[in-house]
Amino acid sequence: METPRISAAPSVRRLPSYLPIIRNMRSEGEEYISGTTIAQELHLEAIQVRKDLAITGIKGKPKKGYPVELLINAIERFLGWDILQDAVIVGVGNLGTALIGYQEFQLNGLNIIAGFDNNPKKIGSTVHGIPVFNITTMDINIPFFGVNIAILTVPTICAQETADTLIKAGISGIWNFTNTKLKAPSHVVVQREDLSSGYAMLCTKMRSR
Amino acid sequence: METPRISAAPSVRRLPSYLPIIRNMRSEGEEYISGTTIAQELHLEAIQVRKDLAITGIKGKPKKGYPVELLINAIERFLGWDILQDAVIVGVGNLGTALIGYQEFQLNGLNIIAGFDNNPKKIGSTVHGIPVFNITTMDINIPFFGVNIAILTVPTICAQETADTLIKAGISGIWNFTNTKLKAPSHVVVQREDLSSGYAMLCTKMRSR
DNA sequence: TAGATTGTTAATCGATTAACAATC
DNA sequence: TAGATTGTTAATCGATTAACAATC
Repeated sequence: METPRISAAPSVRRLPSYLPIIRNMRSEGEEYISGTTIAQELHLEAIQVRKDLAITGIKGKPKKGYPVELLINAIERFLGWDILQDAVIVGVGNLGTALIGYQEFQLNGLNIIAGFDNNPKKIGSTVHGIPVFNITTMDINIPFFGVNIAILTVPTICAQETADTLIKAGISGIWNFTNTKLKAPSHVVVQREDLSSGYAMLCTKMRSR
Repeated sequence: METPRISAAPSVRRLPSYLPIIRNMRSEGEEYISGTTIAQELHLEAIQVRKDLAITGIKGKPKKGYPVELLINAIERFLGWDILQDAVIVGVGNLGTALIGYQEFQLNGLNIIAGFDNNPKKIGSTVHGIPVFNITTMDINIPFFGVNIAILTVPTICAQETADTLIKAGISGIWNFTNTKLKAPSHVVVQREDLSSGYAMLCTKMRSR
């Protein structure tokens, strides 16, 4: 197998949607799953599924398909979901609270260990069993926890300021749920989650019917 | 201007991120904004911004840029955000509650008027000022409200079943926050919002540093 | 006027799709 | 064996980027 190039974004984005289907197949005791089967389930082309799976390094068997157990491992390893990653949530408002309570993240190897907020009522409490700390303690607590992923769910106004603090505290990956384009040094990865772009897609698709 | 073809998805997805910048320009009293300015703000190429704006039908002035007021109108009209759209939230759990409380939606012309849930403790209460109804009343209440957008935030297990009920009740657009590929007739638009694909991007980008 | 910026047309790039030999 | 499925190589498609004339 040739070493996969800088991974194609569309493929990386599709891979997570394959996992539940394959896991489901495993729980039914199947040993193999074909690209065709996955494609049908998601209304994709089989060739696209095969190409996507190829970047994980998995090898299928003609006629049978891909070995379920190895395929799950390959996808998880490729995405870095085989090792549980600790993360903190910064901003324990509506969205932050929702994300803390989002069960599925555990399946993606994402483990939220703490929240930070500036609301005195929240500081010292727990949300879905996760402790909430004063946001002013991030500079000390983040290095202490040894965490390097932060989920940013603060109000837009303080997004950049908070990100700066996170980066100084040693965070190297920010999952940004604010609608702010964050400025960050090149060693820090910022992934922006933009709800309005999804809604824009819905609206334009609805109009073209 | 030639009629824009079936709108290019990447452009549609980027357009919403231009709006806050342009609105900001307006609030500063500027009359024109150049594609260059927007591009710098978002770390994009100016030519890409110009191409994206072109699909809205806006015309710019060489040397000056685009007229701020008309540009905002053009983008909003193109996305269908100039007219307030009513929507309901189905599943008032953590995520549903968070989305009801998400202020920004008003700026996108999205107006959440009601929630539905099966939890007796929630039925009859209000969440962020929005009334929550029994999920079994959707078949009656949705036609009554005359709403045709539903935001689906129920647990994965009942996603398809709930979607079927929504469609029967006359919903024509579903913003699907469950990680289920919904089966729907062709006149219904389903837009899936997949958090795990964003997290996959973050993880693979972090590893490649 | 000079020069920044637009909008158009062409070139490049990357992703998707097609074709098909290999194989279990 | 026959045929379903993989993986590779090539073709197509669409999006991004480049080049540049038009223009205010």
